[in-house]
Amino acid sequence: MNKQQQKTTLLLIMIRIVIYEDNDPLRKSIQLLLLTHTSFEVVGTFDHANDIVGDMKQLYPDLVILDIDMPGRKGTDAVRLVKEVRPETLVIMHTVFEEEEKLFMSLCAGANGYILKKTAPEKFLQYIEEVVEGGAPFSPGIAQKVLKYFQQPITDVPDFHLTEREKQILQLLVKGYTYKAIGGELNIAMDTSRKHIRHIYEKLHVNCGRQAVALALKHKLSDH
Amino acid sequence: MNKQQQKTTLLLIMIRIVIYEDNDPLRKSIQLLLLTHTSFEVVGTFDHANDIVGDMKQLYPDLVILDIDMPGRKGTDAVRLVKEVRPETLVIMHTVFEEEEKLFMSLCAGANGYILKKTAPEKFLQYIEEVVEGGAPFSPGIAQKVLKYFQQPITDVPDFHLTEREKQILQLLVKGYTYKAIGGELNIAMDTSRKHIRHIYEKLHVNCGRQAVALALKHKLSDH
DNA sequence: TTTTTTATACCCCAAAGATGCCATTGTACA
DNA sequence: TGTACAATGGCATCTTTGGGGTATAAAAAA
Repeated sequence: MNKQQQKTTLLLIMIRIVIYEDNDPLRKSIQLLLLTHTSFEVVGTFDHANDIVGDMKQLYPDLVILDIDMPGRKGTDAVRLVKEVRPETLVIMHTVFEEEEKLFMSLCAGANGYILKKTAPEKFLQYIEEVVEGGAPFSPGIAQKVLKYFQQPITDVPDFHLTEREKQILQLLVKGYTYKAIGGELNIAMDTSRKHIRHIYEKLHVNCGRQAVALALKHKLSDH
Repeated sequence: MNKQQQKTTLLLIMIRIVIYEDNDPLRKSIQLLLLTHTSFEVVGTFDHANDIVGDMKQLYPDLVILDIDMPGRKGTDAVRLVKEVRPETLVIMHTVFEEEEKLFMSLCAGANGYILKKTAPEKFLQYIEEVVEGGAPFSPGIAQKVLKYFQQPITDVPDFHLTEREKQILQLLVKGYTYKAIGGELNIAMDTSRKHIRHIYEKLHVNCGRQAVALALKHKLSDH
């Protein structure tokens, strides 16, 4: 048994864990690994998630370790179902692949952590502890992708050189104002609205209001 | 000296660290804590980040620990500057507060981790190791906020009962297609496009194309 | 100083859009 | 078997829009 760390931060009550993993040896390995921890109790293991709702209702675990690539029900759907049955249930995704799409689908579905299968056993236990303590453990490569998600917007901030007035009018266009209504709102003639809009279209390289609205929202040109 | 863990995963070369922290005793404590780790080398400590660009150029650290609430330059701006000088530099934000705004500003500016000051020393060292290994350590409360960010969108998904055909046409509207062009694209009469669009407007409760486009993008009705 | 940009305003006109009302076909559901 | 709805098409009408000009006053830049 590992003697690496004896956390005092963990709850004294047992953490009920259910494992979903279609690879038999791996599933048993995980189970054995978790048994080495005095606060963890594996209350169920499955090689598919086809009746995950029933499983949850019967076993009411505190934490679920979910292989994302299983035959039958998709892992990302499974998370959602677990969270619907009991939102407090912690769910850790477990996978070999670093696919961004599944990562973000899982996060949106309510996953609490995302761990790669290549993770070392002691690190794996550490991650489980972390999620129990309210954290959100991610394997390094995965964490990178999450960070990148936030840092992307920096790269593309095209400047269309719109004047303040033009931005203002673009905002009204987004709201569905007609040329006439824009004139009324800003106390200018309709022809002036038209003139401004013409300039906006030229600067955005579009030729109709719908494209302008789409571009405005895409690049957040109108702060709504 | 702590003997808790001797990771083999850490690089053998020294990690050059710079600390920004305006609280003198705390800054010294952090420095002492880092000294207990054989791979960490504190190459500079500052009580303000006013010349952080100069500091970076002179000390070229691998990792920066940045107090987010310092007098003078704001922590979120400081991250951006560090990343501009040398993007590979790892930056860990260090703060007492769990404010969401600063968290997301830091993430967008390029932070690699976000640690609360109430973190226990051994955990703190563990987090530093994690970021060096390519991870993204977050204190539990912070990690929650990041997860919540992804899980928010689930709450508001209004259903406008658009048919497949209508969604398809709405997508073309977003792209700026005219009624005629839509007809051409889908091999239907222009009057039929018109008819569908009329239904779309009714269902979305709008009365012009720009509003429809705005609503479509806002609720991601058209998967682009 | 002169030039450029910005905001304002007006004219014209053809094309596109919005909305009224109409009808036919096929499919799904009760 | 009838009702509801989706998808198709047509016609008429009036409004809105987009693009082409021209022009003026103020402000900003050269």
